[in-house]
Amino acid sequence: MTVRTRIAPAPSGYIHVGNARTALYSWLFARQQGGVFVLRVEDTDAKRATQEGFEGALEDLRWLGLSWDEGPGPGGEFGPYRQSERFEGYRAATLSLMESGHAYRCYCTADEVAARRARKGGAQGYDGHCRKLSELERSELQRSGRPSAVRFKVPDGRTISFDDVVRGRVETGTEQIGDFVIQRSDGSPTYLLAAGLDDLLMNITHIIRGEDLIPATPRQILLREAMGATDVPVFAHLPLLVDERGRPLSKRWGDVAVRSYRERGFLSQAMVNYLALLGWSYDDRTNIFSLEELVDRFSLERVGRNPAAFDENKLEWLNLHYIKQTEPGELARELMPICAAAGIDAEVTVLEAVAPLLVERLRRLDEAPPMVRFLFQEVAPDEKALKVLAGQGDYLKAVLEALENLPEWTAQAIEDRLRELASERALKPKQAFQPIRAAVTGTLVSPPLFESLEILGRGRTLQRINSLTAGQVG
RNA sequence: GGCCCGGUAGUCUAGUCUGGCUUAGGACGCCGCCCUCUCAAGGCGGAGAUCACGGGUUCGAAUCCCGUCCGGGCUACCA
Repeated sequence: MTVRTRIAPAPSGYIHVGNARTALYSWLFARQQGGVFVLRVEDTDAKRATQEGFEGALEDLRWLGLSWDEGPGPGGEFGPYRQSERFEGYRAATLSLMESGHAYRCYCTADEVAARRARKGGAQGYDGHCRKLSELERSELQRSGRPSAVRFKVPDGRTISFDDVVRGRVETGTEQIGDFVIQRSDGSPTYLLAAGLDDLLMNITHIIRGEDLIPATPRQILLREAMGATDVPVFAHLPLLVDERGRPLSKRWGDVAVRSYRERGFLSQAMVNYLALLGWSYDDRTNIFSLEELVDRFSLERVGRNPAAFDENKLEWLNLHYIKQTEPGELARELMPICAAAGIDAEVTVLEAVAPLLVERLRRLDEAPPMVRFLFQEVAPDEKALKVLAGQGDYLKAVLEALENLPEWTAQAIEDRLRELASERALKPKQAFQPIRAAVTGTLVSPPLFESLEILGRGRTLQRINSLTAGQVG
């Protein structure tokens, strides 16, 4: 039987890193097993689902490189893949569940159930009120036009167990599960029904999801049984992701969205590599994995059981690694929108020229704008630069002269000439070059000086130095 | 409260099933030195873990058993 896994995001916003990791593991497993990866959108909660959320989620998945074989876009024989388009099926399933005696209408309102729970001293679950209704009471309530939800009839005295690939055997007694709602009084299906039915109908063989869904698993198994399934899928519950303070990441949103990392200049390879390592390891030393290597080496058995804290430091380190491997042309293209966001109207060819200088000093792409700004805009020396420039008028004039007559404008020629000048004046390299850097880039931190000057061009370099010797620095 | 899951350095983890190979290994971060036109990168070195705690089993336990504590999840007509 071919392996089929799925990722089932709720489109209430961009994908956050927890979902991204679940998606990655599901994708890796499917690819490795030569299986099928399904994307299903769980938008049964109309209040939370939005079209932007839907499109944003797909875009984030694509960016990560997690292509789906079935789902919105490619389609597939088990569609539609948006739960909002499958309501008829859920309704029919609910109906047949009622006919077979596995479910019943419940006329209690949420408030009534809560009130009865409170009266019983904070009891949980459903007390079975409507399960015990007589035929007469039932038809009267039905005739009264009172809205009704549908609850699943949880059998008594059974133990539901399953073997979780990452956690081992998990058992739950049915006395701990109250009759749960499968269809809301407005006719929409709940997660339990929708996800359970879809997993069944879409032949999902391996359900990989967060450990917050462990308690939902016995209910899903019961539901499958009632719907006539004879097999149980393999379950793998991933440990939760927490932030640096140990708080669950799922409680936070925007700032932990994949999209926001992307906007801050993280490469998708770094994100994928990092996510893979968050909760899984190959051995005791390997850190760098391409997607292909992950497909080859990933295994659910080696997923850890303890919650993992998202550490941006390590993500940045991986990012640096992948930035170093990025071709100049590609890096330049990646940098264009980031420069634009920083108010720099950059030229891609110029960025391509500086890319080799940038590549070893960027942990995030958004660190680039301050380093390249001087190439595209006139710059006024910042406070620290002014300090270095103080009293350098005479020296800068000498620099100007030296550079004016250079036969060729290359980094090598510039360096040779400036070093010559420095030794003539008995200046240490740092003393000699920092003022020039300050004059040309307006700052004390920039890409390597000589290469930077070459890219800036002779005209602009001389003009910037000249404008400073003209007065301000004395 | 009940049920469930987890607990190796600041962080991710290896080792736990099949006790000795571990003076607990690697990586990020941190500190120092080297390199150096700045910032990085790179090289070398270092600090950092009573393996949550307490008992027990054993010649020997991070690894097996029991108890405790701490953290988290679920307990919805959210997913």
